Amino acid sequence: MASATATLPVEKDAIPSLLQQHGISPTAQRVEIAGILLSKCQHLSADQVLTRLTEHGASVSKATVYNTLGLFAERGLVRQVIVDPAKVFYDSNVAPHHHFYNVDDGNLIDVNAAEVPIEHLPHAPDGTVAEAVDIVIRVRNTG
Amino acid sequence: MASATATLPVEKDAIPSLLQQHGISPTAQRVEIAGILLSKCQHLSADQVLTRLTEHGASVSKATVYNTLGLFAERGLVRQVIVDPAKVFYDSNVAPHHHFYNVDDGNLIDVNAAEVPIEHLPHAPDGTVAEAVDIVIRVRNTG
DNA sequence: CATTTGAGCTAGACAGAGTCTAAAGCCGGG
DNA sequence: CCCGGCTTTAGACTCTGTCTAGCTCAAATG
Ligand SMILES: [Mn+2]
Ligand SMILES: [Mn+2]
Ligand SMILES: [Zn+2]
Ligand SMILES: [Zn+2]
Repeated sequence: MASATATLPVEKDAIPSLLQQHGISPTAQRVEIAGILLSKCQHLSADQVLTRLTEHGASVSKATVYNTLGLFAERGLVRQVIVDPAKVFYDSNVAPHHHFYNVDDGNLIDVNAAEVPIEHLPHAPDGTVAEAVDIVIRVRNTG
Repeated sequence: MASATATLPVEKDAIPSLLQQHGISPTAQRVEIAGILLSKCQHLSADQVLTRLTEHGASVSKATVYNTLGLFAERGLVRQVIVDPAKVFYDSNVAPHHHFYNVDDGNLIDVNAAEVPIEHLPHAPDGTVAEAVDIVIRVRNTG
């Protein structure tokens, strides 16, 4: 089901088939939401997606935005980034990478995974398997 | 001001002076809260701290629990762990370490920093300095 | 001893993110 | 055309966390 990720930005026309490749029926709302989030490499909260939808003249309900982003994350089309206690960010970049998080201004910047070489991971606790390794480098403005 | 951390668990009698070593006036409520959180190596949410206070017969308001945990974190007495989009965990272990986070049951387990050797960190973006590196290994139950 | 002052505590209102529910819409197959 | 399931929706609701405004209490002052 799950396919390789298209390179960003994903063209409008390519979105329905991209959704289908991830086992997601391409409804009008889902295509709109994917169109916004996958339009470039970025990190958006659900609320930011909702705002941009409204700006684009697309009227999608809050429940659908939350449901859809959750579905996209579950199917590996986008990735959740948990760095801010107040909200989840949805990341259009699903390639392996990490983040700088500026605690002063909330800015989130990608770091290629190759730039943070980890020699080896500790064994996951019994009865569990590692699913992902998230590295967050918290930075602060100088001065 | 900020002193080395006492080894866990911190004895009841040692708490007031520990708070003072971190520049915190040891009020009755603060001593109670520290007594609960520092009683062992653990990760508790603000709400869990509040519940345990009530169980112990200590009556501390919600506002004070939130304010106090925030103050403790700011002064380096405890550490915030952001892995769950729903709530912040307060970690009584302030030694350098990382976490396994079980996404199925919410369980949080410490990993000694030495067990996750990182060769080198990428440079922080211009105008910023790295303050902390948080590594979260998300695990899932097998079967 | 009486008064002032200020840090800290508190109840409860408030805010923001996210979830849930119940009803309505849509759409494809029979 | 009708049915049945999937999807969307408005709005109520929950939960974590913040804020406000008044109160407490102890130390400092006179
Ligand atoms: Mn939430
Ligand atoms: Mn919150
Ligand atoms: Zn990213
Ligand atoms: Zn820990």
